[in-house]
Amino acid sequence: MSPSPFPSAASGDPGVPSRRELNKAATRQAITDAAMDLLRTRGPGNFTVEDIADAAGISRRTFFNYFGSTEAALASVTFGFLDTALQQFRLRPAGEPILESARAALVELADPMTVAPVAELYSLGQTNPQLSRSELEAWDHCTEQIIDAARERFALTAAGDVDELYLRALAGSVISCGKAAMDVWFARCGGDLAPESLSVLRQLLIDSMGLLGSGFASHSPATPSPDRH
Amino acid sequence: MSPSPFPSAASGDPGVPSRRELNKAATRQAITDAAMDLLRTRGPGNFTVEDIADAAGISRRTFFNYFGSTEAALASVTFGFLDTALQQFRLRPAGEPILESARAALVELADPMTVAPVAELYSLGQTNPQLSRSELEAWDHCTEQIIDAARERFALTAAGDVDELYLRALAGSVISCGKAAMDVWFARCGGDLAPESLSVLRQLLIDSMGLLGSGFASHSPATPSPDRH
DNA sequence: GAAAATACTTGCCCGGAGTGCAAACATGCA
DNA sequence: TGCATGTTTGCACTCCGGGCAAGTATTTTC
Repeated sequence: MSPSPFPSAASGDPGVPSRRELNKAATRQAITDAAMDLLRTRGPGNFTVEDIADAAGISRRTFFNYFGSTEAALASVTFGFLDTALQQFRLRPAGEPILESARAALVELADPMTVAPVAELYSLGQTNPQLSRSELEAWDHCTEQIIDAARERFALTAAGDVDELYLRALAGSVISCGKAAMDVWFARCGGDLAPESLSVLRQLLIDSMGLLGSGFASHSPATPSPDRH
Repeated sequence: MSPSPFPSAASGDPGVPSRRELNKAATRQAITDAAMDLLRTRGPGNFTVEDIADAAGISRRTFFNYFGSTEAALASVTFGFLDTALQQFRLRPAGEPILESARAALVELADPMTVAPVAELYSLGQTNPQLSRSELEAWDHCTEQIIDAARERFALTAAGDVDELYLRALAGSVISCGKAAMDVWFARCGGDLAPESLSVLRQLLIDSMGLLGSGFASHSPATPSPDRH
């Protein structure tokens, strides 16, 4: 493992990242890196937890101290991705229309650094049931968090109780539309990370929010969104 | 197992349900029944595949000929439920606004016979990660099928290519709203199957479709839908 | 700075999941 | 009746996931 031999507390991090915390973070990262690497080289389903542990330089048992399964290790990538979106959402002003906040948060995702690992996972997961199952879980988890975030926001501006149906239906729909946009993007661009491809993704995300905001008004959906490139 | 000793081809079924087919269907049913029963009596996670096999009167190995896991066996219940909705959707006239079709299909679900097994699963699944994960899969599978159904429908009325983003975003949102309605219903009524409770569910489903159709227009969601009962 | 308290890693071991295989058994068809 | 085809079952094997206790690293206390 060889954790970096710095004396602790170098950068301007608040909260004193102790040696233990640094080690844990490093191990965690080593695991997901090893897992992603094996995924790339051997393909989904063709390696075991022991393989990951060996590649990460830890024991099989230790792997399970960090993640409950191979999929969980890989899903942490998607989790990070969706948490990014969530943070963006929380940063939006409370007065803003909520769909506009969602649109802004989603568009932030169409960034090379952010989307790259997920694009990889996504394309590999397309062919693999085990994998896509845990992807689903990550999206669902994100939905729950959006519900919480939206509930908090509304609690600020509204007096009485918040309508749970509104919250849950809205959050679920936003996530579904985000997912739809990514699905179409993959079908169209195959996870390509070139600028033109990312701009397609961005536009798809915007379009999907537009559809949602208009109540899917267009009854003749035979007009594909213009592929600018 | 003791399959029923009828000579085959009794009822007015088309397609000649052979003895083999009948046996398989019976075994399948016996498995899900046994699984649901164990779920009720022992709670989620407190029984093994072997337990189910014993209760169903088959070998452990045979269980795996039918389902890949305990969760898959239980999920087949949810699958049946969602397939009902899908059939309803396919029966709607092609000219009808698609959200109206979705609304009609979902409302059909608020029927005691249909919703009972799912209500049970749902409430048990609330506390169980393993279970809710496979529920997610079932909903997702249904989304895919709605996409197909909607694509077919649009292919009839529209000339050119169908907008995949529209399809996927719409189908995903409809399912999300249906899920949201069920979540709220469970939170409110705890899966109660009494007529008043079901009418609440029906209204929630209608309301959620209304929200979707209006683009979640109301920016002050502090107005809970009226609980008529 | 040494010793005690605490956190993390590891090996050992166990029960359960899931699957390939081949023998036994049931059903369908001629 | 007898052969072809499909289904069930036991067996053996790998992998998962986690409890436990001994060993190692880090932090705290004096």
